[in-house]
Parts: sequence; structure tokens; C-alpha cells
Amino acid sequence: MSNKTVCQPPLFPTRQNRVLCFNDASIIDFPHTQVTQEGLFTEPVPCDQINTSEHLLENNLGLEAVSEKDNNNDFLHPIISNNENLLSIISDKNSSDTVFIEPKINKIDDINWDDMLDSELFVKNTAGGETDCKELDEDHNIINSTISMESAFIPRRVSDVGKENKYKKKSKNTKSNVSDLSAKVRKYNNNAETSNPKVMVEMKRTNKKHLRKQKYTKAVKNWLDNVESPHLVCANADKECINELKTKCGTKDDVLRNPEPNKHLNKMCDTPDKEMDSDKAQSAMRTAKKVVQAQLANKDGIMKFSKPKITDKRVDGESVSRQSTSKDNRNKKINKFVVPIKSQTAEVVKFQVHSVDEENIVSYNDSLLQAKDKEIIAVLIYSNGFCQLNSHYTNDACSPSGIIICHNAMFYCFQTPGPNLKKALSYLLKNNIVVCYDARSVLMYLGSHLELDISAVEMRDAKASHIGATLLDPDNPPENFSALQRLLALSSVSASVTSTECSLQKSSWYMSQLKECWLKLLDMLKENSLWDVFIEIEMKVLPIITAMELRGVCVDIETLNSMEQAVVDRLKAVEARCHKVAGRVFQVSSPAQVRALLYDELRLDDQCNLTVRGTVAKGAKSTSETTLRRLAAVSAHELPRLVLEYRHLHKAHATFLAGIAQHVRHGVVRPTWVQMASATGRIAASNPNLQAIPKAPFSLFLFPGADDERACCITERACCITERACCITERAWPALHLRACYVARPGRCLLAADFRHVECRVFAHLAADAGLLRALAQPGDFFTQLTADWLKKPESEVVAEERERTKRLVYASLYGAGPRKLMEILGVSYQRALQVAASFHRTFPSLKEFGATVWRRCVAERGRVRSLRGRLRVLPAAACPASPADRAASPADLAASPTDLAASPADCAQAQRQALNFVVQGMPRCSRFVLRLWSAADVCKTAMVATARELDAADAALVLQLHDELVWDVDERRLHHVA
DNA sequence: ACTCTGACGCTAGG
DNA sequence: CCTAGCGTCAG
Repeated sequence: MSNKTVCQPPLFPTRQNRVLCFNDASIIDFPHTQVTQEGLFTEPVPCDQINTSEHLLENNLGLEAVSEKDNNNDFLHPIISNNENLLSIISDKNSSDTVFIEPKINKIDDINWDDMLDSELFVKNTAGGETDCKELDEDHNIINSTISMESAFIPRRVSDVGKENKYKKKSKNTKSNVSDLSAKVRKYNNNAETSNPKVMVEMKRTNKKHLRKQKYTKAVKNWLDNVESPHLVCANADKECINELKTKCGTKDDVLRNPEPNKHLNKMCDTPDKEMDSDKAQSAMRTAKKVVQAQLANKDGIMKFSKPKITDKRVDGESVSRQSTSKDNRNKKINKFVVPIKSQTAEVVKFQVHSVDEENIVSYNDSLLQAKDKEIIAVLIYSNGFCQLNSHYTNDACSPSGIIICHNAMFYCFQTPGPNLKKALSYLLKNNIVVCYDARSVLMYLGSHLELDISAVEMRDAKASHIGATLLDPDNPPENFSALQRLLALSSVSASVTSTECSLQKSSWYMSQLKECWLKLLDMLKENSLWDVFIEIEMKVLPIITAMELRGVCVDIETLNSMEQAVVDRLKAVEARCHKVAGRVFQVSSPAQVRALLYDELRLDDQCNLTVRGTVAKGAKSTSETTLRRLAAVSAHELPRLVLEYRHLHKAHATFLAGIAQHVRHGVVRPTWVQMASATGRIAASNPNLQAIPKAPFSLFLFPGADDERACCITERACCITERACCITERAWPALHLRACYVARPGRCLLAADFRHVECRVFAHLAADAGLLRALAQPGDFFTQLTADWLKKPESEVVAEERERTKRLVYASLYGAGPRKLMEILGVSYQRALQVAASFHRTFPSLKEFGATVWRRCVAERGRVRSLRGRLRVLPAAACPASPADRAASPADLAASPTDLAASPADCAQAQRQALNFVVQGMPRCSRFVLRLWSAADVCKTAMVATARELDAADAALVLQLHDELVWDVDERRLHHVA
């Protein structure tokens, strides 16, 4: 019973007469399908209701579907397969009366693309879905074998206009040949009207244009990247090609080879053919390839034969291909498009899955409620039947449809939210330790769909394996679940056992895997002493962030719009002026054009005797801000200034105004917060990136005098952390305050607290640099202070530009930029950069020293950097043989071995900087008296955690995290209390 | 003719 | 150093 080949059972608990099809990048569940000897007949489905194709790819099913556009609506139609054997099987199962498919082809153009992949199909349904797959197996078997034998794809182009007759003929032929020809376009038959007039009409209407979804290419590419390509497919798309192949290869040219050696069913017949085919076909293919490629490429971008990456080592969790490499290579050489079908062997594994719903929940109450303080596993399942753990699981485009909880080897599936369910769920989650794979999504689901209260209270402890894994090796976080398994060296992965089982069964299987993973992960975390970070920081931050994401930030659209208006006006004016000054029209936003203009036409650089640096990649003359500034200063020409201004405005408009506006829904922006975005543990935001909104007021006109003043500041000092809380106040716009459009909810007010320049502080303390510390200790602007210090001027004389320079310099040294980078940043020559750096280092001597220390320590630990809080980062470049040597008493007190005859110097230098950066950004250690000083990222995260509880009580909701600034949404009346 | 992609350039934040 | 974004341009 085990190890039998099974065709896919239904992915969803399906009703009778549903058909799953796939189109470019999606699978579609067509309801109300009728199946007859002639084929399938279904109603078109609106495009929104589609799921990703991964599902289908993985499960070896699919009919294709064509999308059509009609009156601005996209509809999808399944493509009928007229493989007769198949159909007969189908129709045996669901005999229904009528259907019509009239596979008629109107235009060749309409159909070209689908020839490339063909499909097979699947079908089915059965009622309960989960409970018994076994019974189905038999049927599936049949289907499967037929399918595979008939070989699913034989791409074939229907070369001429398909008349009905012709088409029929063809299909007849194909049967003998085994190939399955897909009918691309169906026309409905007049006779059919009786059966489903409505549909017919619809189809008629939409029959005109078949629009391709570009997603297709992407999907294919993806697929090629992710899946071992087991199949050989001779691709062709055109008569020429077909003919050629035909003559050369005979009838069998289309044979597809089944991937699985185990697969006894079809292997035998297929393999030999294939062998021959490929040999023969190879040459033909080569010559034909270009043609095909060109055609394909041009036809609507249907598909370009992109070469699959050679992924020999790749072992996909889902499928392990054991194909011989020679064949593999040949396949790859031929560059054929591989049809996304895989057969899988399945082991019959049974899990007890209970579908819990509103009615029957009572019966489970006992077992559910007794769970307490246990580890339960929670995994989301998606609308396409996948769960989070499938190797290519899909975040977007498919929405979570339920959650499975595993407790005591029992699986409970919650799909339909109802009051009782929610209650049970929240009980479960609150009283147990929840293990999940991507906890963020789980929380999001719980928060948004079930409206459970997520924040702090909710999850007692969510151990996102995902995050945990990231901690282990921040530089190469596992992409998906299989990667995680690989990382943890759990061999069970390769078990090709993956289940062609019902989705819930499959998910359950995955969950059991997850459990193992979790245990292993736990060990590894402890082993690497990351456990603390994990539990104390990451896991606590997680719900906070999630809540933050759910809450979003309110945006004042009005001000946003008015600002946008102002900017746009100004932008236009500047642009016009640019053109006028330049004497011709050009695109100011194009660096290339500006470059041509400035350096080639106007020769400003020559005139002014400036040496203009090259750009990083191409060495072309730079038009970056610093360069232009210098140009502007020297040259009388107006252009540099204008360009600068244009860019300024343009950026503001595109990114901060219009860009943000895109994301506003109902007056709220919800950026996606990524907890483990960088190796250093920082939090990043995207869509939009609210962290990058200019802090300084934004001036509409020329260079602003950047002074950042804020209103109502309350300063608060704790240890060495300075918190400054202030309400962001509105600003009117002659000088726009871009942050002004973020407002609190009605009746509330935004409260911001920021540790000023955490990273600098951290760094200063680490390096114990007197100069820096002094500057930090003083009130007032840090950088100004610093600059004054450095240049030995009174503070009042420091100009904005100098301040800016210091700032960059500080950051640069902070993160260990080399002279090269420095010169890039400062926009000066290499020599000059060296000088500057030297002078800077002279003023603040300990910076460099500290860098060296860190590096030594890093080397000593064989490439691992660790901060006090325990975060770890592995830098292979530093792991080179190092001889034990002197102990350098760093603040860290660790032994260090300075000898590094490492890999390439470049690598080393790189690693060196990264190490430094990591320690500062990530979590530096500071064994001074200071209690709370970890690294910037952790300070921040810790602060979030620390404040979360109290502030929650005070009804303050965290809205933003801007690296070193936290913003809450607070009830006005309690503002002072909170502050 | 049209669309998509990926490399490159620039700049906001820290 | 690293995050994020937007934009151009060539293939």
C-alpha cells in the first residue's frame, strides 16, 4: 500500500464537478464543471479568484486556462483536454449529460502559447476530502497512469486554423499517438445551447482575445529554478519546427519522459523513446531553437527559453530527482521548456485531522482545553490548499484560509471563524507555547481574520522557527522550509514521501516535520547561546511588530495632497527652467543625460578644473549630489543647482508623496515590517518604507538650512540612553515637513521617543572615545557638536555642509568604510579622503583602535562575531587559519589572534567591516558600568519590549519604529502620563 | 508595437 | 556598512 503512485487527490475538499486548471501563473478552481466524453465544460472564472500555480506544479495537475479580457474584466477559461482516455475516465466518474466543447480555433495566434505546456489533468472530487484518500487511490492510479502514458505534454502547434472538423481529426490522430492536444479555444457549439446557454453566451462574448499574463514567464522561471527538471519536452511552436521534428524524430518526438525512476508505470516505454528522441532531436532542436525562441519571445512574451540553472546539488524538499546527470545535462542543453508536472510517490501516512468548525467544536473542547503550557504547532493553510511549509509556498496572491493546530499528535483544523472557535483558539494560543514556521504570518492571520487580540497578551510565546533559523546564520537565512530542514541537517527531507495526499494530510505531514525541526533548532540555539536573544528579544518583539503592522499609521491625506501639489508645481517649474538653461529638452531624471549634458556638452568639469569621480560600476563621470554641489559652488552655471533641486523634488514627490499615497488604504498606511531583514537584526520596513522619510523639514526652494527642531520635547535620561520624546507637530509648507502627514487617530496624538544616534553612542562607548563621548554628553545637535570638535571651531560657526560631512564621516567610520568608500561618500579625491580620514582619526583616535579590536576578536573566534547580547554572525572570510597569539585586552577581554593570512585581502577587508558594522548595529558589548547598552538594534528592540507592557496599559499603541525612534499613538488625555 | 527584466544611478534613513 | 525607494536604459 505504501509507495504507490497516486494521482492527485483533490486539493480542496471539492464539490462534485469542479475542475482545477492552470494558466500562466495560477490555478483556478472552476466550479460547476461538466464533464462528458467530449471534454469539460465550465464557466469562466474571474481572474481575481486564482491561486498560484505552485500548487499545481507541485501536484502535477492541471488543465490550462486562457485568460480573456472582456470589458475590462479578466476571465479565465479552462482549456479542454481532449485526451480521450482521460476524458473517458473522467466521464466515467462523473457522468453528466451534456457538454460541449467545441474546440475550434479561430486564429492561430490565439493559441500559440499554450502549446508549450500541456496539460494533464486532473480532476476529481470527493466529498469529505480528508478522511479517506485511500479509496481514491485506485482511481487516481488509473488516471495517473493513463496520463503519464499518454504523456502529458506534447507540445504541438496547431498549425492552421482549426476548423471544427480539422480539430476533431486531429484529436483522433493524437489518440493513437498518445499525445494530448489541448484545445485552445473553445467555441461553443450551437447544439450545446440547451445545456448551458448562459455560459455559451458568455464564452462567445469573451472569445476574442486571449491575453497572456506575463506572470507566466515568471512562474516558469521560478519553477525552473526551484524544481529539478525531470521531463524532457520537445518544444516547438511552429510548423517549421514541428515538421522538422517530425521528420527527424518520427512520431514520438513529443514524448515526455517521466522523471521518477521508481515510477514503473510509464518509465519503460518512455525512456527508450526519449533517448532516441533526444539524440535525434538534438541537432534539430538546436537549429530550430533559435527560430522557436524568436517566435516565442515575440509572441506576447510567451515564453523565452531561458536556460534552466544547473542545480545539481539542489535537493528540493518536495522532489528529489534522481535522474541521471547525463540526461539531465542533455535536457538542459536542449533548453526545452519543461512541463511542470511531476509524479510523486506517496507513502500512505495518516494523520488524524479534525476539522473543527463552529458546530462541532464542543466535542473537541475537552481535548483542546486541556492543553496548557505545552508546545503546540500552528501552521497556516492557504486558499490554494498549500500550507506555509510547502517548499514553494506562496505568500502573496494567496490568502490564508485557515490554521492547523497540532497538539498531542492530533491535528485540528480551524477554517471557519466563529465566536466559539475564536474563543477556543485564543485560549489555546494564550496558554501554550506556539511553534510556527513564520510566526508573523500566523499572527497576522489571527489578527486580521479572526480579530483576535494579538499584542503581547495574545501569544505567549511564538517561536518562529523561521526567525530562529535566521539567528543561527543571519547571512544566509533559509528561504523556505526545505532550506530550513537542510540547514538543520535533517535528512528526512529527502524523503520523497511527500505526499500526494490530501492537502490537510500533507500539511500535517509537514507539521510533524516542523516539530522535528523545532526541536533541533532549539538545541542549536542553545548550543550557540542564542537562546536568550531568541526568547528575550526576538520573540517578544515579534508580536509587537505584528501588532504595529496591523495597526498601521494614519495619514492625513489632505496635507499629503496639498504638499504633493506644491511639490509638483515647483517640480514643473524647475524642469522647465532646466530645459531653458540647457538650451534643449532633456530628461533631468536621467543621470545619463545629465552627464552628457554637463560633461560632454557644457564641459563644466573642464572649465572648473574639477576632477570628477567615476561611478562605482562603470566609471562614468558621476552626477551625484556631492559632485553637483561642488560643481555648483565653483561654476557659474545654473544647471547643476537646478538638477540638484529637481532631484530633490522629484525624490520627494515620487517616493514620499505619491509613493506613499499609493499605499494608503482608508487613510491608513501599513508598511510591512521585516524583523530579520538584515544580519544585524535591525528591523526594516517596506511598502512603503516609512523609515526613510526625511526627518528634516523639506524645503521647496534651494538648499535648506537643515536645522531639525522639534516641538514639545520632553527629555528623559536613563543611563546613557537619552530619550527625547516629542510630539510631531504640524508644519505648514513653505518648508514642508514630510513627516507631518502622519497623524494620530482622532482624539489621540503621536508621541515619539528617540535615542539620539544610538549607534553613535554605542560606538562611542565601545570605543571609549573621549571626543565622541563628550559630544554626546552635551545637549544640542550631536553632529554639529562633533564637527565643532573636529574642526576646532565654535559650534555656532559650523555650517550645514560641514555638519553633513561629519555625519557621513562618522557613519563611515562607524561601519568601517575604507578610504575608497570614504571618498565616494564625501565626494573628494582619494588623497583627500585619506587626509580627511587621518585628521578625523587623529581627533578621535579610539575609533580605529576599536575597529581593530573587534576584528582581532573576530578572527580569534574563527569568523564568528558575537555581541554581548549574544547575537551571532558568521563571517567565513575571517575563519581563515589563525595562529593563536597574543591576547589583546579589549573591552571584551577575549583572546585575539591578529594573524590573519586569510582569504583574499578583499574578502578580509569586507569581513572586517562587516564585523564592525555588526557589532555596532547588531549588539555590541559593553562591559562598562553601563547596564543597558547593547547594540543599537537590540537597544531598540529591547526598548520596544520594555515599554510595550506599560504603554499598553496606558493605551498607547506603537505605530512606528524608526531604528532609533519609537512612535506611539497615544490618547491625548493621557499624553503626559505616558510620557 | 509592446512588456518585462536586470543592471545601474541616485538618495532618503540609521 | 546596510536598509529602503524611484528612475532610466539596454536587452
